[in-house]
Amino acid sequence: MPESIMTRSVREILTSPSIGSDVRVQGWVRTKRESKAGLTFLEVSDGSYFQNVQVVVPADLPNYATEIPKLHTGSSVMVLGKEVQSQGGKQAVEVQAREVSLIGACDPAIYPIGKQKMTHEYLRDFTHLRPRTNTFSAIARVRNVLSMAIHDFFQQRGFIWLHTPIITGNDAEGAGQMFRVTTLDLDKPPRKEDGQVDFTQDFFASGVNLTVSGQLEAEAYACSMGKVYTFGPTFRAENSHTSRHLAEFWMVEPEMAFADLEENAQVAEDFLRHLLGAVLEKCPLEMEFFKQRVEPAIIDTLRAVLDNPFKRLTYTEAVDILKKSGETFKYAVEWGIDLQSEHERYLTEKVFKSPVILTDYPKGIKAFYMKLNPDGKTVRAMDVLVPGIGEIIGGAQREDREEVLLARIKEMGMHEGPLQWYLDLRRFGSVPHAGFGLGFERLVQFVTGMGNIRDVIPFPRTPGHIRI
RNA sequence: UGGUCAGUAGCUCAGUGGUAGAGCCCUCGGCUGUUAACCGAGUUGUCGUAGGUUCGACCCCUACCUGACCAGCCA
Repeated sequence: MPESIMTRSVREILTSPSIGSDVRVQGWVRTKRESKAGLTFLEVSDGSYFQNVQVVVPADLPNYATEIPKLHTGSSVMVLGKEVQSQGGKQAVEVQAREVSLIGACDPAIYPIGKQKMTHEYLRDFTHLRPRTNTFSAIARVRNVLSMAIHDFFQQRGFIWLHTPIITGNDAEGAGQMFRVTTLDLDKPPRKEDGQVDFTQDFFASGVNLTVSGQLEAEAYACSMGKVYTFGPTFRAENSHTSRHLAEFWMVEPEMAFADLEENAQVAEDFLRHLLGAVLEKCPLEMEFFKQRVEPAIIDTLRAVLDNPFKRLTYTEAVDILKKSGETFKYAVEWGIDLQSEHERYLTEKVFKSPVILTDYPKGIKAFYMKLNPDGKTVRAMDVLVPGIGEIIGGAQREDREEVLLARIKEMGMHEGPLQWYLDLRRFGSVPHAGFGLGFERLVQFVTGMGNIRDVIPFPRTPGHIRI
């Protein structure tokens, strides 16, 4: 008989109730409120929804005196019962239990995740248990919605999802230190005559690393399939101790053939709007929670990005505005410097009060692959800056002229040898193309208002820390 | 890698050169269709580590460890 009862998720029960129907609920107890006089209330979560379902346990159940006292926060349970209209004021639907089984006990004396308030920092020590809290389960659902919105956006526009390699032979493209991948015996690696480690004897017969970006590989496919995007993990071995850096993070990198910088900027703007709209539509309870418990202005901030067109101006114009602002910055503004976060925030939060897309940066502060402007001083780069967080997207039209690209490689002191394949893309049927990169965890930070990037990825990796 | 701040009960935090504190959690009792439940009682400590100053150090000094934040690097 019980086998025929349908298991429904908490989300299903609360969002499309079927009053009077038998139902099975499986999940974890969040809180228990007891009445010795005759009732126990369980709040059960199964992770499917921000809210929990209230299970009403009557005292006449056969195991009420033996099993119910063993239920504590964190215990897993299976409940058979009926969906009914709640007599309490805080929820429309609840489950009237007919049978409650303790599946896995949880000793409250030693369980690290209690009902009391816990700091994000404390919960970082319990990476495996923190998804049992409101905050971290909400973040996981927001990550999921954002991930699918990313695919929706590009799939609707005919982009191909390209799986670029994790292990790469590319050298760092100015994107920071890389993690070496090797199977050599580190206690006694083979050495060449000059004493250097001989990587020709390594697994791939050469030195390889974990990727810092899929962009260059994405260009290869854009230059044959038109529009592609990557969405996967990337790695940086930088010794960065900040609330905005991870050693392993996810990046989204669209790349479009026959596209210039203006089209690139438009796609980036439409993309961000699509993502924010998806979260506001599909995660209203989560967003309300972040507003109440994390960042009071978060929903207003996202709406402002949705409702205001992004302001576009060149780096040179931005420098003029900053120099004439009369504002005293910690770092003085001068044409040619890389803008500091204080400058970026001044532009988005004080001058324009909207997202800003800066274009045409000095070539000296940007990567070798960005297309050189006719002025010979600037490149077709763009940064999308948003209020509260600064740069969230960086992109560029790529240099599509072989001789100019080669000159830039040499100018920056890089070796052209390993980049012959990349030069081939310009040698054989070159086309104008452009793309950008979005740090996924930075996006999640922006959307949720969470202050520390370690709290918006399930299992964070930072220098000195890899708990699981 | 530099700068700043912090480390006291399971958690969040007060605290004073002179006997270690609160709230929460937890346990027990009471009460109640409860819902951040409520009321009462109770348990809980190498005050980060090692030196030093002092009659006496959780407090002052030094070093170290750990963490957070800011900056740089970047996404």
